[in-house]
Order: sequence, then C-alpha cells, then structure tokens
Amino acid sequence: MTNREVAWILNAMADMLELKNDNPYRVRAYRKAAHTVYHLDEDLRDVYLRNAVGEIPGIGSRMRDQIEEMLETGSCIFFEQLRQEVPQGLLDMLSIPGLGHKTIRNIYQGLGIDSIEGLAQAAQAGKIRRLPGMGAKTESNILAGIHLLKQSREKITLGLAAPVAEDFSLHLKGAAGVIAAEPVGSIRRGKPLVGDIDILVAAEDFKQVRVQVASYSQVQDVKRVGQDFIQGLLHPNMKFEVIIVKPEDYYHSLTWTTGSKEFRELVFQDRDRKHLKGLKSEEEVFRQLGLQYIPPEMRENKGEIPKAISNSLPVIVEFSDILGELHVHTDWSDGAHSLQDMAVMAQKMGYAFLAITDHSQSLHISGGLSPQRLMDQGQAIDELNRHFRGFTLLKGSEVDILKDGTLDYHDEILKQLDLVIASIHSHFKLEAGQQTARIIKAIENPHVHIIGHLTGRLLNRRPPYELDTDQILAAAAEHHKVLEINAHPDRLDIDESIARKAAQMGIKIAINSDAHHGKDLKFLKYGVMTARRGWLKQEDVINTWDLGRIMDYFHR
DNA sequence: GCCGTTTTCGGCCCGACTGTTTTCAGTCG
Repeated sequence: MTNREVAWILNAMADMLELKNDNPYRVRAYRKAAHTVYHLDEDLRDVYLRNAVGEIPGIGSRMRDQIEEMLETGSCIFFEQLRQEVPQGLLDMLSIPGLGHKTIRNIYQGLGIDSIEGLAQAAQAGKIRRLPGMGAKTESNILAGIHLLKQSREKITLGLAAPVAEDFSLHLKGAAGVIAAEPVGSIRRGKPLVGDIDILVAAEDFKQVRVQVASYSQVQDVKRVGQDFIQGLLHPNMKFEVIIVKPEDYYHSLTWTTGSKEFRELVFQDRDRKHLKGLKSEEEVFRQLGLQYIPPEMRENKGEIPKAISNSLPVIVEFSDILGELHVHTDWSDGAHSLQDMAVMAQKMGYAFLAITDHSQSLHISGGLSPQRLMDQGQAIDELNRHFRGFTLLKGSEVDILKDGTLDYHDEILKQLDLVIASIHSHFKLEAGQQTARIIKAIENPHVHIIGHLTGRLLNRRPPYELDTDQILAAAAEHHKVLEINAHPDRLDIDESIARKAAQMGIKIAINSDAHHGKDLKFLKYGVMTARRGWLKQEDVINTWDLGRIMDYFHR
C-alpha cells in the first residue's frame, strides 16, 4: 500500500467521522495524519520496517496501529466499520462546493437522501427548502454546486495526473522488451486540467505490456483491451489509456499522441506515417515533416505551425533557466518548514536565491505575521545569510490586498523588505469594476513588486474573480509590475493566455511555487510548463535573472 | 485522536461571508 493510499483512507475516515458529528478534534487529527502521510518523504513501508510509524509527528498509538493494519492487510477494521455506518453517497456529496457535513446530515436525516442524484432531484423538486435552516437560495446553490462538480469530475489537475502518469510509465518500463514508455497527450503538453492519462509504450512483445499493465497496483479497473491499447481506471477514478507501438514507430507516434487534435490534423494531414518509421528522435520527425522542432507545450495550433514552417519559433524558457524562487511560506505563518529547512531545500533544487514571503497580519487563519514578527523574521534571515555561500535568502512578504485596495502593512514596513508580493485572500465576490480597481490600486503602490495569483482561480473548485484583465495588464505595464505565474497545480494562475498577452506588452513574469512545504518547491515545473504554453522566453521570466538584476528591476 | 507536561487531562487556529435568520449556524480558507 502506498503513502497516497494510506493518506486517502485516513482522509476518508476523517470525512466519515465528521459526517457522524464526531469530536471535531478527532476529525482534525485524522486529517492532519492524512496530510502528514501524503507529504512524507519516506515510503511508509520502510518506516514500518524500522518500527518507527509511531514516531511520525501527529501519529499516536491508535493511528499507528491503524496504519500498520493497513500496510499489513490493505485496510483496517475501524475504516470498514465506518463504511458500514456512513453511506458512500454522503461522502460523494461532501465534494459539492458549499455543502459541508452538517448540511449533508440535515438532508440525510430529514429526507433520507444519500446520493448526489437523489439530492439533485430533491433540489429540483423544491424539497430542500422545506428543511429547517434551508431556503431557496441554498437549493439553487446546491444545484450550481452539483453542476460544477460534474464538470470537474471530467478532468483532473495536472498536479494529480502527472505524478501518477510518471509512476505508471516507470512500472511499464519494467516489462521485458519494453524500449520506452512516456506520458503523452495533455500531460506532456502541460495542460492544467487533464481528461485522461495517456501513456505511449514501445515494445516488441505487446502481450508482455498488457500483462505489465494488469500487474500495476494502482489499476482499479480495466475497461477495454485491444491489440495495441488498454483503457481503464487508475486509483482513484482516473481514466487511463496505454498505447502500444513497435519500437520503429515510437517517435512519430510520440508526436502524433502528444499534439492536440487540431495540431495533429494540421501537421499530419495527407501524410503517410509509414515514411516516418525508424526515426531516432522527435527532432527527426519534425525535420521529415518539414518543420522546425515544436516543444510539446506549444503543440496546440495557436500559431506555432506557421512559425515552425518559416523557422521562426521563439526560444522558450526552460526549467534549467530558473535560478531561484520568489514566493514561499515557512512555519512563521502557515508553512510546514523552518527558514533554514526551506533554504536547504532550495539549495538542493540548485537555486541561488529564495524569497521568504509569509502571510501578512490580517490573514489570521494562516498565521499572518504582525509587523513585529515580520521584523523578527528579517533578523533571523540576516543571521542565516551570514552562513550561506553562493545563496541568498530574501526578506519578503505576501501581503494581503485589503477590500479597498490598500495593503495589509504600512508603507514604512513594506519599504524595508527586499520584495513584496500583493495578493487577494478575501472578498472574492466583488463586482468586476470594484475588484479591478482594488487590484490596480495595489499595482500603483510603489512598494509592491509582484501581483500574486491574479485571478484567484482554484482549478475544479473556484472560478476566477470577476476582473477586467485588460485594464489590469495596462496598469501593470505602466507601473512596471511583475505578474506571477503561481505554479501550484491547483492554481496555475495567471494562465497561459494572460501570460502570453502580458509578455507581449512587455510585462515581466515571476514563476513561483507558493510552497507551503519543502516538497512543494517541485511544483515550479508546472509553472514553467504554463509559461512555455504561453510562449514566454527566458528573458520574460525574472527568476531566470541573476539576483542583482532582479533587485535593480524592483528598486529602481 | 494527539500532544505536552507544572504529565494521564485539558486544549487543540479563528474571522469573514452567506443565507438563514431576527441573533445564529454552517462553510471556507
């Protein structure tokens, strides 16, 4: 059993306990344990072999027993008991935005509804509003929430899909006679939302590959098996397709299966792919097609094909261009790690600098820093910097943009910092004019350098705020403010199209992981993919610059 | 359910918003 599966069960237990109205602190303990296990650096099975499961912070004796039981048997008795008591449909209902455990229990007890379908029917029939504490508005919110959920069920975030796809590919490479296996389709193109996990495999013996697919522990269901493909579901409920080709067909198939449908049709139109057999790389495939090599992220038919024909594609930014990172959190606010730990992990990423940008004072829930704490943190950073060679921690803040567009610290405080990211974390539902004016006011503040996660979207969970993006881009260009591509896979905000437009206007971009955990630093690659989808060049992305140049740009 | 200790029991993140209400409950971040 993998860490992810154990975490999934612990989280399900938290949900079921909550639905049963159990002690909220007990619920929180399970949720916290799930989070810890999910982010654990080590394989739980190894921890178990060292007899050290109970030493993990937040895992006490009872949770330790349950986790060990899961590792030994694949489940645990307490989990199975809860599943007997709590209908699966109630758990499904929890994923409807705006519905919590209390409302779900109210509906279940009042109307006996235990499925999303039943809930939708009752809401349409106007039965929900008759329950105590419920009204017409709640009813329509439920229907809207179910609609949103159905949309999100169709796609999963790149952050969920890509690691699973990579692990699956690795497993497939282990089969005898497999020459290559690689995620293709929208994952390889770095799309923020992915419909299914496509893996291309090159092998002499297709049967071996089919056997290897069936032996993968995360396969939940196999739906269709053809001569050269297998379709099914990976845990939990992610669609996959494995496409098998002969080794001599690998590279042109890689190009074929990576591009979007429109790209594929245009590039391969009237071509006989037989002539592309036996090539040794994708570069050769493009050469044969009479095209400049097009990076996977650009294969969307968004203007790249004519550019490739005329050999005039821009050279886009690469992960190896990134010299440092400008937006992370620590345990001074809601991050998991200390300043020192984050610095060490940034150095392991090969970075020369890292900006510490914890939350500002009004974000109480996230442990926002008072001005005094911020100054104390600055001193701690100065102290750490004395010991680094070839690496610098920057003193920064992710300061809240308040409702009226003013910032959560006075200018006197802000001007003492190396960099200031201004972000919105409240009042998401202002009308467009007010929201736009609020952000522009922050852009006009001379102490602000970067606008964080501009549109506020949370993929599959929350749409962007109502905004006039063009007005904001104009203001950012005028005031030389940097826009962030927040690389967190739930955000990827700004998206590729805003980024592309911004770069065309001369606005510089920072790609930031927004890490709340050392591991999250790795999210940066998703932001780089988004930048590449937006055709950004190295020059457009400030964290490819050396630190001196960044500081000059901020403080001129 | 976990943790810490002045240690086996008491505390554990809290404010804003929404929708239902006439003063609050539920959800979210």
